[in-house]
Amino acid sequence: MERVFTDHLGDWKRGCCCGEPRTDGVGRELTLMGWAQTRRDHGGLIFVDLRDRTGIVQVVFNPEVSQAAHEKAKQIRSEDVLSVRGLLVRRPPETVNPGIATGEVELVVRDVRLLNASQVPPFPIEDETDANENTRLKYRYLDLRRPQSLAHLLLRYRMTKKIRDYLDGHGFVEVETPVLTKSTPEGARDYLVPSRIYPGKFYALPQSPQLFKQILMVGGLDRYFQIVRCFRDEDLRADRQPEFTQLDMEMSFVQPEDVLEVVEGLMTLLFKELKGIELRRPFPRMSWEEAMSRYGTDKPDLRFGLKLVDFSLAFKGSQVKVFSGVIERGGVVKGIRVSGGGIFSRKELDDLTTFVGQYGAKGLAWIKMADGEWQSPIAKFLSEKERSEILELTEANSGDIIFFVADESKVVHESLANLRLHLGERLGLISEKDYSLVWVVDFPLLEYDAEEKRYISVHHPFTAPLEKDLDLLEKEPLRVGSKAYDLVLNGVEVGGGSVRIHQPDLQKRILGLLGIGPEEAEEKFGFFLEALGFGAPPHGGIAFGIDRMAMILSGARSLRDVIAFPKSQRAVCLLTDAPSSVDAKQLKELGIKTVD
RNA sequence: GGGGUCGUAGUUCAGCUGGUUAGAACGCCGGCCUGUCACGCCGGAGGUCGCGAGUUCGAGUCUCGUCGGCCCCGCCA
Repeated sequence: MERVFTDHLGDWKRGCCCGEPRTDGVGRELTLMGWAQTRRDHGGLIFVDLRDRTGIVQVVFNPEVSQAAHEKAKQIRSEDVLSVRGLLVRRPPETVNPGIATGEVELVVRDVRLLNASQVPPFPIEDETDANENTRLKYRYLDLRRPQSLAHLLLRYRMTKKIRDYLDGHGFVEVETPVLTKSTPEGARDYLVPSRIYPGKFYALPQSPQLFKQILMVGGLDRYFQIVRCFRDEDLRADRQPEFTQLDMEMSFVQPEDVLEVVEGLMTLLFKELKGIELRRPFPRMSWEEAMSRYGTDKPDLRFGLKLVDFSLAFKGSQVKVFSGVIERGGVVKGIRVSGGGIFSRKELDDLTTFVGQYGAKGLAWIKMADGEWQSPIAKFLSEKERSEILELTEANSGDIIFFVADESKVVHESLANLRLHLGERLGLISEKDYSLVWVVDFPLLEYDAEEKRYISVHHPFTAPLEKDLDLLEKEPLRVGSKAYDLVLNGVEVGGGSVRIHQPDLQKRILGLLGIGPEEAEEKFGFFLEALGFGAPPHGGIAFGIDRMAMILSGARSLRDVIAFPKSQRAVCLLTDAPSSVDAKQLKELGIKTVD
């Protein structure tokens, strides 16, 4: 049976929000509007919890007060929209509800307008929902009514508001850059937009406004920022959406330290205002080299220990052939000591082996340190010297376990970095209330891509090399340092940036090293190189993942929780069902034919 | 592109080694109820077991395929 409500607001105006009434308003006539959370019908009295984003207030329908309103209230169901008018009264003392902010008062309804009926909601609108995510995303508007969803969006809004205020106070100007722009090589796959006016040609949606913000510096803007949507057509993860929001910043006449200083001020403010946490400045700095060697990653989570230990020297020429063999081939042997890890069962060790296998490790060796005895498949191959070196390097005690991975360094680092996180989480070493911010600095400029057989940028092609390394560029490119920096929060790269190349000759040299010759450079970046040639000032900046920041600061598990209308893992909007087919006529106009 | 996991009533789940009519809770519908706030009490409805093949006398259960959600690898300068 379809329920239809036909009342309109008419001349009623909302007096206050549902979460606001207090005892000081008792005796006043009030008009409230909102959604019916629940109805409790006692036959005589009917109670309705009226909800809006500010909270919940109880409204009472008493037939002795208004027969007509009471009669209408019988129709009310969950999530119906209504407006009520009546007298705010103090509740009888024994009926006060200390569980809600408005619990000392209630509205005695004299008149009600039923504004819109709701279908039966597929899941209850409660803070703790156990509804599946696909149901929640399909009915996102219902999910957003949950206080927790709202809290995520509010925190996000407060964050971007503080950012704008702070940067405004520091001389930054927010400038919008194009969404329809030019596809450039390097980086992620582009989202393309066909041009109707130029059939066969395409705009690309920006992966970031990188070149535009640099050109704004050439334009003399001096200090720019933008809170801007970016697009990357790659597969999704819990912390990756195809469209996401960056805080993009750029400053003129700066060295890395100047950028770091502005950012630290901003972060300190955000943590203080949003979380009540006083961060100590300056933030710790860690070289890329140290991050890789001690944590196996360029985004170390410093909230717990379990640092990597290098055994490569200790196992050179070892009887443990899987170790010595790897070392002979130029690989490394590294490991992690876990205090009290001796309790891991065989099954757990097998699971951990499978776990590191995801990252390419061919095995996970281990030694359990028991009193006077080393339990391990490799124990009998260990020499006395190796044993003492292991002890010295790990400072292991009885009851501990040491894990080893031997392979090429990339595999060892990725395996152990992820094993470290996995163990840290599983052993409860990570406090939810801790926040660790660290700058990772001194990145190399280039790395070698074995698959493409060429150098690629560690950061991006516009990052400036260290001046002292300029001579090495053509001779030993891999030893050239860069002016890049990342800000890492709890093991998540929340921001990354660099001081840029501002001279066209140097920019061309770097592009050349990346295998982009003068012709291609001219075609893809000609406009940019030309701009650099008209007096580009030294400049640098940084970009932050707003979604990731919001996720961490609100304690959400997924980026989807802090985005109003996120995409599913298959990049589908479950609410609108995008992407979808289009009319043949639209395709024809664009000069596009699809292949099946 | 690959690996894992899940898919049963509106929702969250149970359903054993394949075996009569697929269950529970919440929600929903009807009735009663003037101090509830997860109201209570009585009664009731509600299922293409994601979809399609296969094995079998017999499939929610086993096999294969397929679609979808989530997690991960690859990918993400």
